[in-house]
Amino acid sequence: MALPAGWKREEIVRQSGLSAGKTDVYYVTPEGKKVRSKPQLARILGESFDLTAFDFRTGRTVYSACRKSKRQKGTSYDFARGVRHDASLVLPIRQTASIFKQPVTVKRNGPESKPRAELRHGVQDQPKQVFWEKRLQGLRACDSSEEVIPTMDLPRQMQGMGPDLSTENILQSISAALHVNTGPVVGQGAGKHAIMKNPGINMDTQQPHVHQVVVSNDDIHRQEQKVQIARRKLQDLMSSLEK
Amino acid sequence: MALPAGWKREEIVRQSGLSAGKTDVYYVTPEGKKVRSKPQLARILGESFDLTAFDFRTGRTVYSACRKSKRQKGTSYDFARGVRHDASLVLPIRQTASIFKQPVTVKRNGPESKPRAELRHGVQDQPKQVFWEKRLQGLRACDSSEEVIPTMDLPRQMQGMGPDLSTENILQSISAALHVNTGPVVGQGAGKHAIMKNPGINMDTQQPHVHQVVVSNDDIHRQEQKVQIARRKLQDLMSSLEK
DNA sequence: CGGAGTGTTAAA
DNA sequence: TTTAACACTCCG
Repeated sequence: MALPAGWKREEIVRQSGLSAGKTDVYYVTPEGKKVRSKPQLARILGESFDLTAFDFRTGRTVYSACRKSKRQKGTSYDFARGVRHDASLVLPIRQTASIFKQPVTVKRNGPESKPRAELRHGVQDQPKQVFWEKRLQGLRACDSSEEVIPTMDLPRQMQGMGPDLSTENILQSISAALHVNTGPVVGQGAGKHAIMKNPGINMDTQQPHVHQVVVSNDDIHRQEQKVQIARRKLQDLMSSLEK
Repeated sequence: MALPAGWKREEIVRQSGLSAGKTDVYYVTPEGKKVRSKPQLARILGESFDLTAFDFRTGRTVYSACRKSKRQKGTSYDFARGVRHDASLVLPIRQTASIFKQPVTVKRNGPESKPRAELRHGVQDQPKQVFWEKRLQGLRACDSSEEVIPTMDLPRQMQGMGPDLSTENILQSISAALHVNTGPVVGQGAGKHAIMKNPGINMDTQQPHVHQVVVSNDDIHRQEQKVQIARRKLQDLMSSLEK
């Protein structure tokens, strides 16, 4: 159960009437008040709780990208259906200062006209919000049963670079960089002081919001040993099962 | 008020609490007993009262054929929508003795086969329940505000023919005959004694459940005079309004 | 007057 | 057609 302490969830089956057999779900607050719908719950908890991912009926936190479907008439589930274009998952471009994604050149029919952007900069990178990864906040990975996969902790030497960064923010900026970058992901090169003074200038928007991490030979050796141990454990288990 | 004599209706407004401002309605029987709900009322009145159309809160008898709708977004109400197929309004065929609506002939591929019903009876009338109009009992006409239109009285010489016929039954059987019959509506020709002895045989199912009424010249004259008087009254009223 | 239990309805 | 959300009834 993912319910906060003191809360209770109840299921009541309707016994009679036109709606007999249906179940009503409600929650009981620590004070004993019954809560009978999600909007009511939101009203009680206030603005600071995000119930977007909370499924009132099941009482679980659910991150579903696809809609639930009750058809499934023999045919296997069509994953292409019902997938929403979620703005949070689109790599965002800069939202201020210009409505154009690229520098603009008036196109003429004369022979010597070429777009200036191409002339001046070679292949143009799309502009980026400096901290666009903040938009990923609140999104979680989940398995096929929609159970949220727990998040990771960061190693000590991994230090966030930028204002107001939680572990979640940092992990997400690393994941995003690994997913998006074509080159190596190495973290921020500039000093912490410079970045905190003016992130808009000194942040490297191609790199995640962590300071460059120096990986020593010792680090590599320790990690190798961890993997060795894990492998041995698995091997032992497998062979004990065979007997 | 459509309350039976001696009954009283009261409204109490709640003064405090979460439900302040709401009203509770109850009725007081001639004996002084308070009745607080429709089920309780039904228990007191017994089986012989049909409270389906009684609205406990308002104290009025309401026959709503269409559902109340709260939309009405600018567009005028679509009367074709929400009209239910009410079994009571369908002309019923005989419900017992046979599941077939028409006599049955096994169809063969040989050349000389013809359905026997056609051979024997010419165009077949659909069988009818003898007193199917009884199904109309309890249905009332109402105006657009769902106020029931009061029923009529019968002239003296109009006599019901059949067992246990109320004025309502008779009026409805006449209306139904006027609505359905292609020929003249004249009433039952058989004697009362014969019909009461065996309605299943002696009733004319094409005709309403009243004895044939002889309309004399006097009757016609009287009716003409009534119409004259009514017209004159209307004329007087109109001309007095013009001044 | 409260509240459990059902009805009702707009929206999915 | 189903259902989330809420309105309402009925009885303690």
